[in-house]
Amino acid sequence: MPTPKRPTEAEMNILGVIWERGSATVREVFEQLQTTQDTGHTTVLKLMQIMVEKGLLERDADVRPQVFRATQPRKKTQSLLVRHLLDRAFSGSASALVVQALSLRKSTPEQLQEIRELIDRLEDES
Amino acid sequence: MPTPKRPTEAEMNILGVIWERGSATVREVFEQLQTTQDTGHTTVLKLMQIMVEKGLLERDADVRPQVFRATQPRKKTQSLLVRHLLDRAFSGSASALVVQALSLRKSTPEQLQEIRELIDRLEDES
DNA sequence: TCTGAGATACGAAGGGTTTCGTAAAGTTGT
DNA sequence: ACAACTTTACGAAACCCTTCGTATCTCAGA
Repeated sequence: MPTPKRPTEAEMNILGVIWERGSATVREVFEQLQTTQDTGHTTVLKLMQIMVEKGLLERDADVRPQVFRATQPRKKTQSLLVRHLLDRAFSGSASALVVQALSLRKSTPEQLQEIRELIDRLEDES
Repeated sequence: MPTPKRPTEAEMNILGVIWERGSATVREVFEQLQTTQDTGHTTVLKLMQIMVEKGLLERDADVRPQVFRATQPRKKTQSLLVRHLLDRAFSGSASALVVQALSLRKSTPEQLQEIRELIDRLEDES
């Protein structure tokens, strides 16, 4: 089975919960989402069923309620989305995106340090 | 008129051309897009008309052919999209996005230097 | 002024996402 | 075994995006 396409918006919300917990039932996802948005229980279920068909989730149907897990690691999906945004809005310039992101949200000194080290490593490579 | 919502995918393609040129007619946009994708002339026109309704573009209807301009600067739209991606896929963590972006695409030494300086400035602020 | 080419408007179809009502299936406690 | 409750399946509606056919409008050149 090939790598699935980019998840949609509603799908990302669900994946967010599942990645955070490792795995989850429909009810667990539903209740967590409830705190932020306002979607019905069957809506969440239907979405998750579709996501299984698309290959974004897999489920253990032996247990009841069924337990869902993500087929793709979070990082892989993130990189899919970043690449897409890069092409769509930044003409492929990673540094332009980085500048935007850093200016937008404050990062902790530890995070800034981590980025600095990454840059060091990247410079060493070339 | 409030700030327009996030542009869609096809809309971003059009905006890309317009931002690059400053302004453009439908034909100009159409011909430029033609080099990458394969959309009809009326399709581009319709999209651009919708974008005017949405407040993404404005047009000079006195001239013929009409000339379109973006109402929003490129950076503003970029930051809209970055913020959205941040919330949707990175739980708001800008540094996680930055790490992804930098690992994904090679940047020139100059760009890396620019980022380094930005980090310096951010650290001074806190 | 007439005509042909290009420009613009409009409506509707096609496809995908998101929503939910309703019904069927499964589970638990009595 | 039954009733009450939870979980799952399914279909269809509503919505948005994208596409394009067709009709109308505009304008420059003959």
